[in-house]
Amino acid sequence: MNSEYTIAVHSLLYLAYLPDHMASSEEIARNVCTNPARIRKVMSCLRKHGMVNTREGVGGGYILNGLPAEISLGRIYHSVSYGTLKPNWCSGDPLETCPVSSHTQEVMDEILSEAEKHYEEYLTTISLQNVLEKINRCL
Amino acid sequence: MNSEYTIAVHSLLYLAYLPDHMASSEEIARNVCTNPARIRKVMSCLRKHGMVNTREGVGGGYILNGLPAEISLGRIYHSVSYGTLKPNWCSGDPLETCPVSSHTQEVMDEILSEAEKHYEEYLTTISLQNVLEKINRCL
DNA sequence: GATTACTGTAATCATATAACTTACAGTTAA
DNA sequence: TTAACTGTAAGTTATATGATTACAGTAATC
Repeated sequence: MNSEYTIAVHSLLYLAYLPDHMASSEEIARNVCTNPARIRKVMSCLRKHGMVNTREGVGGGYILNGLPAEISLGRIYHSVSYGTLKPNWCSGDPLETCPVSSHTQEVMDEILSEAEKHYEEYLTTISLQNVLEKINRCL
Repeated sequence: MNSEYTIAVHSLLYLAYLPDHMASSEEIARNVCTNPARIRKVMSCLRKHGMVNTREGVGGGYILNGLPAEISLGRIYHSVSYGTLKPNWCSGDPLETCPVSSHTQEVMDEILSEAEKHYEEYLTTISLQNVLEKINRCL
């Protein structure tokens, strides 16, 4: 899977953790251990899906849009990484006469999509708040 | 995800589809559209997990071990690709004082493992036989 | 209105991963 | 003894991923 999901969750957790729920891409990048451009790309996606608001210019940055208890890991997954679970290599050849060779890909695609839904559904049961609580239990 | 899973399922489907349930790595590779060495690697793994029997030497190859209705996609997944769902990139730094930076990785690992179990559980409800039936419905 | 500190986005480069190829030892049927 | 297989690993190439750099756009502040 794409690691952008990890980055998205981590960034949102960081915002949720901050008293004012606001930080710049550089500050988030330091916490996540990656570069600011990557953070901005992921946050831009999260903004489009309503999970953060952004402010450009001096004193700008990212701020959580909503309560940590109301943002689920499933929602984040769907916004950032939906469809990245399946392998991007294709087996078989659609032009072959053997039905296994020509149709396995198509059938497996459907099955793996359904499996991904179950994956996502589980993540929907966990909120950012829940994750913060788990983190606190580590201390 | 690792595409070896696709290859494993496809290969087993092919064996299940054949009247005598037996084929060489070269024959399977042609059907899957990859090279024989790769097939042998995956099949070797499936043998260790009891889903195929192999015969070396002249006239050898791979033969399905068990009925198509009794081999589930979940079992194949667990044998070949368990743990490959999560990203192999790590966010944060365990040595940081900020709990979000130092513990997100650990907490997310646990959550994603659980999510993977749900993914696998769904696949357990589908047998090779079921997949062959779906393929037939494509025709 | 100029400056500074931000985001948004894309292009390029480096590196890690995945897949292919080749090779060869071991095995077994004929 | 030979031919047709598997088992496995090493070397090579292709692709995907992540880092870096760059720069235009925006807004607060002086």
